[in-house]
Amino acid sequence: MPELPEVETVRRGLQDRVVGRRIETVEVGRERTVRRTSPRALIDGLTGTTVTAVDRRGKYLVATLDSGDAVMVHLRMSGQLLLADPTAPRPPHTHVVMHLSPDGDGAADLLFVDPRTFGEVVVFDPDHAAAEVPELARLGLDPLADPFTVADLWALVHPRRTRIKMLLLDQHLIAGVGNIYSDEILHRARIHPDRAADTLTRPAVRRLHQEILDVLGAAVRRRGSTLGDGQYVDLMGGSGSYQLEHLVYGRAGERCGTCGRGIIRRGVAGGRSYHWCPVCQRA
DNA sequence: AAACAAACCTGTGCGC
DNA sequence: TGCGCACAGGTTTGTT
Repeated sequence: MPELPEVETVRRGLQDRVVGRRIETVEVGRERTVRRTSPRALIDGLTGTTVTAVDRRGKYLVATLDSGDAVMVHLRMSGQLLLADPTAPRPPHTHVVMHLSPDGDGAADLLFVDPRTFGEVVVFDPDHAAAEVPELARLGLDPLADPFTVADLWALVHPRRTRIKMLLLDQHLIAGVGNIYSDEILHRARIHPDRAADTLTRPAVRRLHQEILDVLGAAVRRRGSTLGDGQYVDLMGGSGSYQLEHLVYGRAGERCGTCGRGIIRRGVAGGRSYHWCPVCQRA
């Protein structure tokens, strides 16, 4: 579900509403959510600590605690972090509850909700990050959080024969782009998703670079994309609106709004569906 | 190196 | 109404 813009929106919510607050009590309702360690490890690692910072790398959230530990949260397909009234009924599939110290608006619970249970929450020691959360070290460049130049993109694209759609989804190369945004980026850059990466011209890579930054930037300003199922919401339960800007994702069979002539097509690669306009995006 | 399938789960929407 | 199937924003692992 959530890609870079959605995770960044959640991060900003945590920065505004959770940094500086103490985690007073912790409940774990589903062991699978803390499968890397254990319910005990999460409870002991969080209880009594104060969140001092929240960072994002690709689709990973990493919060720093005043204990010296850190917390990694990955929402995967269906995870949500929600700030909730402690007296309100908890949503179905609430797997972790962190009761926070009061701020100006009183006490609150930070909930980790995740129907499909692919998501994960883990406390780790930053000094042993390479051993405890090795995937963080394997992430590629984050287009918004890191310097990310056309030369950087060229260096990733030029030596690879894989289809450009698959390259954009590879978190070891570029961190944060997922299925929705890769479709939108390629459409706006006028590049066919099946195009072999090493056949892209320098002007095409320049357009691709520009659209990676523009699409992700615009989507962050729109607070992400909330699709029809309403699964993605921000910390306060609010929807994003970038879905209103989608030009191809989820629009198979519709006339292309960019050229007014093509009919959006749908393909499957690596088990994921992708969408493009055969007129705007030539093979 | 690249492509694919399967695995991890639950929910929803669709055709019949 | 109910059943069965396809499909969903992610990532890892193992096989061709």
